[in-house]
Amino acid sequence: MIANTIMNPSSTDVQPSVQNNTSSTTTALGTGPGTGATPAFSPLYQQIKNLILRSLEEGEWKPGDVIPSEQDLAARFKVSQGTVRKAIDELASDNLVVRRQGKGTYVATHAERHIQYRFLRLQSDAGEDDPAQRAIIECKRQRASADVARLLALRSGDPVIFVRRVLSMQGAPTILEDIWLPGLPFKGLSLEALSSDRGPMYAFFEREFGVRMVRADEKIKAVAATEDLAHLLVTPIGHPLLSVERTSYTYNDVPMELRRGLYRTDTHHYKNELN
Amino acid sequence: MIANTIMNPSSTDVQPSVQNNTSSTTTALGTGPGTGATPAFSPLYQQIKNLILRSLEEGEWKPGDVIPSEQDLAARFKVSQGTVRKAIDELASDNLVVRRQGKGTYVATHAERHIQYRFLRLQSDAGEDDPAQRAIIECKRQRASADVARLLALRSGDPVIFVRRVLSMQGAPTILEDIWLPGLPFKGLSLEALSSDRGPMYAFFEREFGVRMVRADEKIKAVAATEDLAHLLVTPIGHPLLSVERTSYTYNDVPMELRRGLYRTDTHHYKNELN
DNA sequence: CAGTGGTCTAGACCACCAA
DNA sequence: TGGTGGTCTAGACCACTGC
Repeated sequence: MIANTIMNPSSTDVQPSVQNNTSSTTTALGTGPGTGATPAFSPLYQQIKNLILRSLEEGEWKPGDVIPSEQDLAARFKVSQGTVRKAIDELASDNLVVRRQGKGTYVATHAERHIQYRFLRLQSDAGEDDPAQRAIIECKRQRASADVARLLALRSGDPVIFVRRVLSMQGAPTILEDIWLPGLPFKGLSLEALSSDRGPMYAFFEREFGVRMVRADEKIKAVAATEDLAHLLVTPIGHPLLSVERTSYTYNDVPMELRRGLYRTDTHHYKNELN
Repeated sequence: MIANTIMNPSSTDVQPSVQNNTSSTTTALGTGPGTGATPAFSPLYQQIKNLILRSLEEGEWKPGDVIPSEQDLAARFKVSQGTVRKAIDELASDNLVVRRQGKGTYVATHAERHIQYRFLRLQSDAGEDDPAQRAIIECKRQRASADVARLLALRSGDPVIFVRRVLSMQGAPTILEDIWLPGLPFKGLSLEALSSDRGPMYAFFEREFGVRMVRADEKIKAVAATEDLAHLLVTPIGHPLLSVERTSYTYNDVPMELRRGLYRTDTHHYKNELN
């Protein structure tokens, strides 16, 4: 072991760019006083993780891109490769990046086969499904109601875009989805663009609006089909349906979508794995 | 397991106890030809993980126990501490063990506050719940139907134990659960024992039968209340209910419980987080 | 205080991939 | 062949816990 830069350099070596949690002065980059980002101080690899996260947010690397190698990042942040590795490990376990041996580390995207439909948990009782057919019913500008505004972190009356679509599985209408999107980041979204797109809607959002959904919360209930719903899903009035209210978030827990799904569950089920 | 059956005690100590993936002869333990366990060869830390897993299965350390320190395990398996650490890291992320700085690594248990009710996703729409009140309705021996047998990896007609209980939240009956358990491991389970127990049922199973549930799959549907259900849950006939079919597994993906829950979701919802 | 897990480093070798 | 991530080791120091 030679010339250990960080800990005790031979003499008064310069301060490393990223600060450790020890008794030295509090002058880490990116988390210094004023930014109010991370609370107090965190391990080096956490700081590195946050720095990489910021680059992802700011679009320095876009979905599908390779990010710099561990060696490069280590040089850039002046830490060891092992520390960068641990930071990237956490990003990978958060599904924000994907590692590929021999090739590099890639920014995760909903356009990937493996990640595609990551958020759609409805499965056929039988076995595998063909991809669903989609029909956009409606796409229009609205003013946010109090509920929608609260969940999207907007103010009541702020512009939102409303989308209604029906997904059919094995030819039968199975899912009705009402979607609310904040007007600003999705400015220009049209029924035509939505309809003509193939592939997952979230991949479309990445490509066209630079909005990447990172995680989501769902609240699930059983409800009875109203007359409208029964008509759209070709089911008797009063038929039990699964109601799935989803809030989707980009980086930094910023809500970017509100979605209410109504699922027919006579031939399908919502699959969940508990760990 | 006595006296570390693991590898060579200390006589012909040349070979490391666990084999690496390199050009040496292929004589790793636990993955040798014939066991058919892990396919071909895996990294050292995976082998260590499997060895620790086996000790957990065999009850060398019981839920709530401390397992040996990383240093001790490293010595026992004749690998570096870093390799043991990586093995334990994976076990911790699988929720099989819990690390506590300064104290040690503990076998996870459903009796822990933090892990308690890990599998119960039903929440009040308002906010936090008081713990549910429980009433065991029924507990009897049965013969497994074809369906139950298949899901529990038994044969039709094998003995199973059937339990029915109702959970009330804020005083209102909210959950009806039918539970099927394999007869052999749960031999002697009685309504009295179940009723007199406080605390999570899964903690009771650990303590009384040495059966630890490690993960579970759920299939969720919306159904209409039948007359029986309506009576038990004090709800109109035909009222939509959430049906949650759960299969719970111990170590090694062995199914150990089948549970069908029916949830009232007028005041509560099933919460799920998508990553 | 001693012992535990947590962080950080440095360097070696491997498996995989693309050119 | 060179570059990437994957594994493994060894050693240092830290923060936390309990005696």
